[in-house]
Amino acid sequence: MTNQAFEAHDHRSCIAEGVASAAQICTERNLQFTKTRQRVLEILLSEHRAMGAYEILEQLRAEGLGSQPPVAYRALEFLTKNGFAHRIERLNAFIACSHLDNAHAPVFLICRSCDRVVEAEADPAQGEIGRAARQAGFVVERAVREAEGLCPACAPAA
Amino acid sequence: MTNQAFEAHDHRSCIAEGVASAAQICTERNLQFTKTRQRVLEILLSEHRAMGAYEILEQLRAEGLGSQPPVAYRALEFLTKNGFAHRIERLNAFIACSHLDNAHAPVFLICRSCDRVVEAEADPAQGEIGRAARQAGFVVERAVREAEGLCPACAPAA
DNA sequence: AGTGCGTATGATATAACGTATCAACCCCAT
DNA sequence: ATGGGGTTGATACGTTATATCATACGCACT
Repeated sequence: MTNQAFEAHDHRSCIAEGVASAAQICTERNLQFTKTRQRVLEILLSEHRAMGAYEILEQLRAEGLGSQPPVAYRALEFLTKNGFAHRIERLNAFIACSHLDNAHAPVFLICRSCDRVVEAEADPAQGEIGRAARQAGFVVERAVREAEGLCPACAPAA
Repeated sequence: MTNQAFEAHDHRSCIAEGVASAAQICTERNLQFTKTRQRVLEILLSEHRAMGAYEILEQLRAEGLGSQPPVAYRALEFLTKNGFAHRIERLNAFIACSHLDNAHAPVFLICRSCDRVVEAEADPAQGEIGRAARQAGFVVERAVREAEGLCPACAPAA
């Protein structure tokens, strides 16, 4: 990751590429990339930020794709389970994966000022969680690593 | 931390020591360790597990210490802000701090089978979050590091 | 074609978590 | 004594998440 990660960019290609990659992976793994699931991923990709489930649901509702909470939560469960999106625990919100290509061990940097979230990848076995787990004889299935603070753009102002 | 961390133990002393330490720290820092705050800490210490705010509230209510959500949330805010308790983001729950003595950079190991939570301490600047943040020019104010998986007691059964 | 199975959807209800707001109170320092 | 900061009481509301039951659809097997 570079400083660019927090900077504005044209991400029309993010959406197209993200959906295409996801579609391909679903084909390879025999997963059903249904309309609602695809649309939720598109929404996450196009907003390019962490979104609450109900915020996503509003868009689905406006498009006639379902209006009840389980609709959004089911799609999000599918997307997160398969690595197409991630849940940000700190925000109770979701964001499209920005590293669809690699293995998944995301670290999130959450700016409390502009609300942007950047995803980095880092092997959890190498870090403090891995060390603590080994010492305790604990088997890690999922590692949550989220930092809250100020991004390069917002830090100077503060 | 050792393997003992996940094992049963008599923790009557945890409660007494925890409350005493907290009381002393409050005195030193001119913080008001009010009845409700102390009681919430005691509840967390005696249950020795992650508890939801409403679960704590039930106990307070039973004891006539307040019955509305803000009562619990205010006490929990005080306790977490001052390091006497921690919020487990993954669980939307709270747990008493088990390292009142040291500086605070907790890592939590959450067993999905028995629901026990163990707190370890590790400098965040050294790990993956620190590295990712430095690369991105991000200023970390709070780091969430939580691992979900199986504790030594539950792993063999699975 | 008919049956059974797994997966996905639709729909309703409710649980669980969290906060805004305003008034009252209390201590204590000026 | 009084004014201000912190604490409490109380009401209401907003947000996030899941349980449950019913229905539909694709697909494999006979």
